[in-house]
Amino acid sequence: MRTLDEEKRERIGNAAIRLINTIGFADVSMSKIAKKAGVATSTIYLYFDNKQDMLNKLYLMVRSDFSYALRKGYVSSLPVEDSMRGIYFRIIKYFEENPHHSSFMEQFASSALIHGINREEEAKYFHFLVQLIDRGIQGGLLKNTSTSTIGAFLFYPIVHRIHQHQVEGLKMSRIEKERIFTMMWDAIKN
Amino acid sequence: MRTLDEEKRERIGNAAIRLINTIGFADVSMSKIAKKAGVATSTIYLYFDNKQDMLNKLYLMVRSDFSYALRKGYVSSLPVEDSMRGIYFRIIKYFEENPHHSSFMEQFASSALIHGINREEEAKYFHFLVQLIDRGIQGGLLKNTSTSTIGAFLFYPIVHRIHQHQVEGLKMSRIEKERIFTMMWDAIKN
Amino acid sequence: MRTLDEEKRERIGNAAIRLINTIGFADVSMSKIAKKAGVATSTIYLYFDNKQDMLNKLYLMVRSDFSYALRKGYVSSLPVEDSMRGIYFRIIKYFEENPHHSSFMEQFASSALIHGINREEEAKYFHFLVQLIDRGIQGGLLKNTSTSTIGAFLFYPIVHRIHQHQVEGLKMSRIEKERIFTMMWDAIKN
Amino acid sequence: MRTLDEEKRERIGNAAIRLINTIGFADVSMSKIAKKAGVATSTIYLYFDNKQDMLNKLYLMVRSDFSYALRKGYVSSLPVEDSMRGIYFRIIKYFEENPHHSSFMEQFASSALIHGINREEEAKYFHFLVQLIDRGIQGGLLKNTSTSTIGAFLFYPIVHRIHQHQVEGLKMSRIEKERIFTMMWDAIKN
DNA sequence: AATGAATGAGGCTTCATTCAT
DNA sequence: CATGAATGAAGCCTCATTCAT
Repeated sequence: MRTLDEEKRERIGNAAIRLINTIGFADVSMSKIAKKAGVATSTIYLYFDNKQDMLNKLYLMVRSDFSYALRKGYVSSLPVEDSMRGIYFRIIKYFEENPHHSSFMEQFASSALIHGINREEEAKYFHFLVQLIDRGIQGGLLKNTSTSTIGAFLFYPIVHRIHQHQVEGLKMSRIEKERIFTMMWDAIKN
Repeated sequence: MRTLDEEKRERIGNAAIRLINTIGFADVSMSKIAKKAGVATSTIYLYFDNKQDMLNKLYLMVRSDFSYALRKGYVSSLPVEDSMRGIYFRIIKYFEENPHHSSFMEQFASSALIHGINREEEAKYFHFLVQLIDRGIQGGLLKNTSTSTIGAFLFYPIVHRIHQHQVEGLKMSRIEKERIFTMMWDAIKN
Repeated sequence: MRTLDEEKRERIGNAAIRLINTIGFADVSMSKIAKKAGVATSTIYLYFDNKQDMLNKLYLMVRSDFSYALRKGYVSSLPVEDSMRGIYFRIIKYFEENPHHSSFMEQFASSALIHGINREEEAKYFHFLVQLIDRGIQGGLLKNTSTSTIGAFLFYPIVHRIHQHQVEGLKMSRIEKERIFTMMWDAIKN
Repeated sequence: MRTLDEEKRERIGNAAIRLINTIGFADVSMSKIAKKAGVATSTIYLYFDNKQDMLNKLYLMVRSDFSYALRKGYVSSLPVEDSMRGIYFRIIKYFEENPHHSSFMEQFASSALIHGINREEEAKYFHFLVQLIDRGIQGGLLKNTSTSTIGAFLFYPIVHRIHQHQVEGLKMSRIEKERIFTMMWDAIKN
C-alpha cells in the first residue's frame, strides 16, 4: 500500500512538472495533469491539499533533490577549490540529466508563486554550500564579498548557458564547461 | 470620433506589467488589467489583438526600452573596458529605476510564453553589445570564448543580486557594485 | 445627397444579406456587416434603428422585390393557366438571378425572427396571386381547396429543387423545369 | 462516482430544441439552455463537446428519429401507392406529435449551420424511401423524373401546410389531409 | 452625414474543487 | 483509495449600441 501511494504521488508530480515546462504555468490545469498522470482529477486531491499546495511541494521536492545531488560526494576536508569544482560539475550534470527539473525551478523561482514558500526551509538545503564559501573567504582564497555574490557567479552564468544550449537542442562541450569554470574561478578567487 | 490614445495604450501596458510582477503571470486576467488601468475590459481589445499579442508586444517594448537605455551614451571609439563599464552601470541604473520592467522581463523570458516572439528582432536590439564583445575578443583583451558566455557573466550575476536586494527591500552599495564589476571583469578579461 | 443616401443604404443591406447567407444568422454582427459594406459600424445606425429593425426591413424589402418580380407582366385578362405558367417561370427566374435573396428569405422565414413582422403587409404583396387562384377555383379550373394549398404546390417543390441545384452548383435544365410545371399543374388542376 | 446520465442528456437536448423554436437559433445561448434544463452551464460540456457539436448531434438525432418514424410499418412487398400513402400519413403524424422537432429540423436545415454535418450519414436514413420511389418509377406507376423531385412533392407542400396550421394554432382536418394527398398523388403519378 | 473609440452585457468554454458512488 | 459527474466562478473575447468629434 505504501509503495503504491508514493509511486502515484510521484507520477502526478512528474506529470505536473513536465506539463509546466511544455505549456507553461498559466496553461496548466488540474485536469490536464490528471490526464497526463493517468489518474482521475479528484485523485490528485488525495495527495495534495490543493493546486497551490501541490506546486509548493513540488518546488521544495525538486530543490531538495537538486541540493542533494550537489552535496553528493562532497567532503568537507577537501581543499576549497576542489570542492567548488566538484559542485560546479555536479550542477552541470544535474541540469543535463534533469532538464525538466531545471526548467521548472527557473519558472517557479521567477514566477510570483514563491510567495508562501518557506524560504528558510529552502536555505537549509544549501547550507553546506554557504559553509564552504565562508571557509574559502575566511582562508583568504576567495574574494571578500557576500556568500550570495559568490553563489551568483557559481550558478547563474553556467546555468544560463546550459539552458541556452538545451533550448537550441545542443550539447555543451567539455572544453566550454572547463572554460566557464575558469572564468567563474577567476571571478571569485582572490 | 475620438482618436486612439497612446497615453491609454501605455496605461494598459503599465497596468499589465505591474500586475504580472505583483500576482504573477498565471493569475493575471484581462479584467484585472482593465480594472487597474481604469478602462473597460473590452477597451483593451482596441489596443491589442488579444492577450498573447499584448504580452508579446509589451515584452518587445520593454526589451527595446532596456536596450536603448544600455546603448545610450555608448561610443564605439572608447576603449573596450570603459564601454563595458558604462554598460554594466547602465544595467544597474535601469534595473534600479525600472524594477517592474526588469522583473517582467525575467518572468516573461523564463515562462513558456516566449513562443511566437521574433527572436531575431530581439537579437537586433543588442547587436551593438555583440559587436563590442567581439572587438574585445579580437583585440585579445577578453578571453577567447563565445559572445553569449561573456554576456552571461556581464548580465546574470549582477542582475540576480539586484533582484535579491529589491525583493528584500534593500539598496546595493556603491562598493558592492564596484566589487561585482571587478569580479565580472576578472572573469572575462584575458 | 438623396442618391448617395440610398446607395449606401443598399450597400449595407446587400452586405448583410450576403453575410447571412455565407456565415449564417447567428454569426452575423453589425461590425462584420459594416466592414463588408465599407462603412463605419455606427453609420449603420443612421440608416436603421437597430439590428432587429434592419433585418425586418431587409426582409420586407426582399419580399416586396420578389413579389414585384412575380407580378411583372401579369395581365389579369389572360387565361388562368397561362398566368400561372408565367408566375411559375418568373419564380424560377428570380431565384436564379437572386440566389442571395432566395436563401435569405428562406433563412429568415424559418427563423424565429419573423416575429414582429407585419404579416398583413406581407400578404398585401401577394394579393394578386390570391386573386388569380381564386379565379381559377371559382371557374372550376383548379381543385376546390384553399388558396394556401394551391400556393404551397406552386411554390415549394420548385423552390426546393432550385435550392438543391444551387447548393450543388448545378443548373436546372429547361426540361426539368417543364416537367415540374406539369407535375404542379397536375396537382392543382381539376 | 456517479455515472453519466442519459436522462439528463435528453433533458438538455430537449431544452435546446424547445428554446431554438421559441426564440430562434441566433438567440439561443448555452446558459439559457442550461437554465431551462435545470443544470449548470458547465454540465452541458460533460455531455457535448461544444455548442456546434451539440447542435449537430441533436440534428442527427432528430433526423434519425424522424426517419425511423416514417419507416415504421413500412413493408416493401406492399403496392407502391399504399406505401406512399402510409409514409405520407406518417409524416403528418410525426409532425403533429413532434412540433418542436419539425420546426427544429426546418430551422437547422435552412440555417448555415449544416456545415460539418455528414450528409451521407443523413442520406442513409432515407434510403428506404429512395428505393420505394425508384420502384414506382421503374414500374411505370410514377412519372419518370428524379427521386428528389418526387420527394419534393411528397414532402414540402404538406409539411408547409402543417406548419402553417401549427403557427396559427389550428388543426388540419382529415378531409384536407386527404385532399392534399390526392393532389400530391396527381402530381407524381403517371 | 460619418467616423471610430468606448463600454457593459453577455457569449462560449475551462477551471479548481466537491460530491456521491 | 479511487473515480468521474457536477458546479459556480472566472477566463477570454465579441456584441450591439452610444458617445464625442
